[in-house]
Amino acid sequence: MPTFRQLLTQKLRDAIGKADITVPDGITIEVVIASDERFGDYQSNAAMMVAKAARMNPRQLADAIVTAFDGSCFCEMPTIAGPGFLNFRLTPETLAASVSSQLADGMLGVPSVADPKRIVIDFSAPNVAKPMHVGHIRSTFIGDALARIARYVGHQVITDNHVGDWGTQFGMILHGWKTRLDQAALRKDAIHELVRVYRDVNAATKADEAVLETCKAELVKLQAGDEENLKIWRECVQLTLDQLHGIYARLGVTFDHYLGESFYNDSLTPLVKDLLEKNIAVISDGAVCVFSDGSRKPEQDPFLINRGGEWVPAPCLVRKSDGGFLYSTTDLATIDHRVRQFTADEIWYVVGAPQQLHFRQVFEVSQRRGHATRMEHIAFGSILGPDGKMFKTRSGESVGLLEVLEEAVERAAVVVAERDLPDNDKSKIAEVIGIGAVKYAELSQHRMTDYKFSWDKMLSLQGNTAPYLINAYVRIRSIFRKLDSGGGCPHTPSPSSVAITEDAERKLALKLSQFGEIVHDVLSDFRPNLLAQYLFELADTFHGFYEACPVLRSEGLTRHSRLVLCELTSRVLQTGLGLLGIQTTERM
RNA sequence: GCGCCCGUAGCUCAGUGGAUAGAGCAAUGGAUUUCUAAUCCAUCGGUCGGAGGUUCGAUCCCUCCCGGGCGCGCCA
Repeated sequence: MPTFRQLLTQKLRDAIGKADITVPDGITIEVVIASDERFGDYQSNAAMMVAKAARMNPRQLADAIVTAFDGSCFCEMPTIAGPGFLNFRLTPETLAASVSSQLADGMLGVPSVADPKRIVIDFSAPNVAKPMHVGHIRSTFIGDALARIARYVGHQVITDNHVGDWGTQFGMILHGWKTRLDQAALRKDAIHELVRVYRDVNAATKADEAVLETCKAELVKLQAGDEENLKIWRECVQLTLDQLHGIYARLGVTFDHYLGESFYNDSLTPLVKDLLEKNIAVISDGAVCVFSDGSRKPEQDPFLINRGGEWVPAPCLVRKSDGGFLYSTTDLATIDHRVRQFTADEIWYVVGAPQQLHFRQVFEVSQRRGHATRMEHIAFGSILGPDGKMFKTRSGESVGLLEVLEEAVERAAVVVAERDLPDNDKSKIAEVIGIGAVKYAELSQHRMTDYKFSWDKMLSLQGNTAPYLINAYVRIRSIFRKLDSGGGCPHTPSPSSVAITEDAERKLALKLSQFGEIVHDVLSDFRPNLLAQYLFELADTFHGFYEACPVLRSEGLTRHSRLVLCELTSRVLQTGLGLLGIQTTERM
């Protein structure tokens, strides 16, 4: 089912062809949603664009386009405004038919992609022996939402949680495990105890150089395959994963794979060997490095940085001079696996913006190794502490993710408690509302924006929030409950013969039809906030309709049409929120 | 120093070549015999950090400046 934007764009291109207008190179003829509803439903600045390039009169050009335009009853004759805007307005019949077919369509009017891709999405990536904190919110929620949306439009998505289960921090954990672990505390809350041990040892290393040496020795033993240390390490990983699974279950986030860093341990040596053999990497100061190949301008070269006015090498290190491997090495091995074993067409990394340089380097090294896979770093800004600076996760100065969820559910429960709802449902409803509020707070924001963590903002239940959207859904379901209570089977209006007469109906029908456009816009620039904004506007438009157009008190075709609009709105809301990973509830 | 990101209403944020820059919160005033008031309507609120430039048209693109965040060889 094509969207109105697609249909109008096609009609406009046809008209331009028919009018014998040549479109200069570099200009794309497009139709977009009208910036102001007074101008129409859709608009295009094609005439002005073409006129500018061809040095013609834009209004004359617009006239010629309108003359050649064949709307065939589905929209009214385009109008010309201002310096040459083309404004399009759909007929009520078109909107009515659109509502019917959208309701009958299993995809709710969202076109499937023409060329489905196999996409690996890497997100969340918590560390073993560390609690998830607010910093993980962005990667986890954005990644999950993008995975859901990509799947919905027909891509084959593989989600992979690249857990930080291997690294230098294990030296301290191993030493701490052996010397200062509290077994009872470990059974009670494993991650909490592991963090305590880690911090304890970390402090000890600062005071005593010898402790640091011991930790390093433990790490070397682990890396060399020492049985005792491996056993402890495995237990740490398992304990952490057990707790993570609980959190993900609560969040409704799932992964197809949990291929942590350790999964690639055996691939690192051959990988570095291969890089050296192919002369992609060279040894420098004892370390194995990849340098610039000089194919780019210095400003755009990820392997160069400027120091005091001179461009000096900023190599990507893949093996330390002591033989140890690095972050980049594992990431390169991970790409190999995703390309070869998963046969990925694309790999998306939902990782914070500070790592942009790292990914530019890793992607380029992969390309030099011959991988043609499209790789995208879907960066996002930082969640800042009250001082406006990044939370220091190393020292653990952050807010725990679990704490946020619990506070959110608690606040929702306070409101739910005051309501006339079945007691059995109350905790479930508070859970849906609370978790939904946290997710929406994140997803409704542009991903690149840095923001200060604020309990009140993250947990607000009023205004542009998940509860607002869920409330619109609940109101609709309430209408159908009332309708059904008359007896008989639950009512689902048939999509047939809809009539759009009132302005509020028209606005709602138009807004509903744009669901299919927005979902694709999200993926074109990896921006779930566009969908969040759309859903907010849809709920807002619905509320206008709800105030202006009584449903159950109307009759005949009007009543039927309004029921169809309600049913479709509730489905779009439920599906749209679902694409953001947010659940709905029947009552609240 | 160089690179990346950011600066929009009192606060938090959308909008990124188009028409009179929008929303939420806060403030003020209204709306419930009526399908859930976690709602709706109205009012108040802006030199889009500053200065130049390109353009018929700039919050958006280019240059410079100011302010903030992050990154920049053996951590991840």
